[in-house]
Parts: sequence; C-alpha cells; structure tokens
Amino acid sequence: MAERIVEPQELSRSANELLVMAALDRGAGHGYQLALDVEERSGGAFRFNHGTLYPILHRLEERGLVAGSWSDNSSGGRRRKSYALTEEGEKHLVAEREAWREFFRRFWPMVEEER
Amino acid sequence: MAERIVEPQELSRSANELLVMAALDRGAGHGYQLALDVEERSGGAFRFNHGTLYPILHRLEERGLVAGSWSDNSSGGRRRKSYALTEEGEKHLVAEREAWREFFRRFWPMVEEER
DNA sequence: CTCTTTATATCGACTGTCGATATAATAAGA
DNA sequence: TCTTATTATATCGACAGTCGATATAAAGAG
Repeated sequence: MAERIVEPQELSRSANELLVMAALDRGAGHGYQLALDVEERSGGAFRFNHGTLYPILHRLEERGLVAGSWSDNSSGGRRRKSYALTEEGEKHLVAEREAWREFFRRFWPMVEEER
Repeated sequence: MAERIVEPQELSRSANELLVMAALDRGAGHGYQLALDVEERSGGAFRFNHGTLYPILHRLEERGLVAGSWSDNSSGGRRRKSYALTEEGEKHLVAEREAWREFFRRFWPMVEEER
C-alpha cells in the first residue's frame, strides 16, 4: 500500500476519474445527474464538460470499475444509463484516494516556499 | 487573491511547471541539473523526461516567467543554458502555489470517504 | 581512441480535454 | 398545436502536453 504515487503526467485523468468514482460512491446515478452533482457540490468549482464526462464513464466501464445499465423506459421517461461502482471499482477508489494523498504528501514539499 | 483554482484538465501542465519554477526558485541553474535536483530531492518520486522538461523551460521563457542565458564557453566547458525566475516569474510562482492550495482545499472534500 | 557522461534539442505517437454538434424524448409555454 | 427549453447520451476534429526515441556534440575516463 501507499507505494505508487500519482505522476504529474496522469494528474488530469486521475483527478477527473476520481471525481467521477467518488460521486458514484455517494450514490449518483446517470451521467447527466453526476455532472450536476459535482458542479453543485463543489459550488461551481468543478464542472464536467460532457465531451469529457462520457468518455470517462465509458473508460471506467471498459476497465470493469463501474457497471452501467440502461433504465427500462417501457413506462415512459427518458433513456438513461445508470452507473454504479463495481467491487473492483470500490477497491480502485480507495487506492486512488491513497495515491492522491501520497502524491500531495510528496509534491507539496517540492514546491513549498523555502523558509 | 485565491480566486482561480487549478482545473483538473490543466493539472499535469501546472504541476510540472510548478516543480520547475520551485526548483529555479531554490537556485537550480540549467535544465539537466534541474532534472537531477528534482529527482534527488523527491527521492526518485518525481522524474523529468527530457522531452518534457525542455519544452516546459522554453514555454516559461516565452511567457517571460524565466530568463535563460547561454553560458560563456570561451574558457572551455560544455554549453549550458542557465535559467532564473524573472520578477514576473516569482509572482507567478506565488500565485500558482496558492492556486494549488486552493485546488486541493476544494478537491479533497469532493473525493474524500464519506463519514 | 573509444565509451560514458553531460547537456540541449526535436520528433512522431499517443492520450485526454475542449467546444461544437448530433440526436431524441419530454416538459413548458404561447 | 406548434415551438422552444430541458434532460440525456454520444461523438467529432482540434488542440495541448507527455513519452520514448533519436540527434548532436563536447568533455572526461579508461
């Protein structure tokens, strides 16, 4: 544990995926709602471009970290694809949080003002 | 102050540039040495690919944040281009540090485990 | 006199985001 | 009823930045 650190070059991908996975962990359902959730919860600080969000969800699904399922729209209602973390996704989320903590623990002393 | 936050999509660029600027602030001179400095100081956690580092230095120079000067090699010695933060670069470094602090302050509650 | 190290630089491939656009169903309003 | 706004998923080309490889060259070591 706490071995691998997030490398700067993968920070963007990692941060966005973590935001998505954490939102799903909180119970967010489909993509569009997830985007609203993140925006609202962050007070507008974090916003997902749809052209960014959907590829992320597809990527995570392909890697088996989230499972998507189309809602049954026989009783009317818009088509939606709901996502949930898989068991592997839960583990990955824990590991990614730890990787970020570790990254920051290492990164900050490197850029902090000299005393 | 403390208004703008670092957006996830610019994290990679921002982190690498911050590592470079902070290293120059500590007094590192030319590119190759800067790379060794960062690697050593981080205990190997952060390493600069040369194909990444030199474009960063050129970028920062073009933006007027660092000033580069070729060493006078009339008295022998390898050709080196030494870099130093400009006054604007110093200000930018302070602002970037603050932006990162702010990013993390906002990011962490978004991804932290629910209690 | 050859090999390694120091040093800067660029190149093509690749990944991921951005903003725009497409599609379509439902709800709201005139 | 017709039209517009909202909800919702998806893809596209352009762009930026990193990666690993390669080029170049001077200095020091063997």
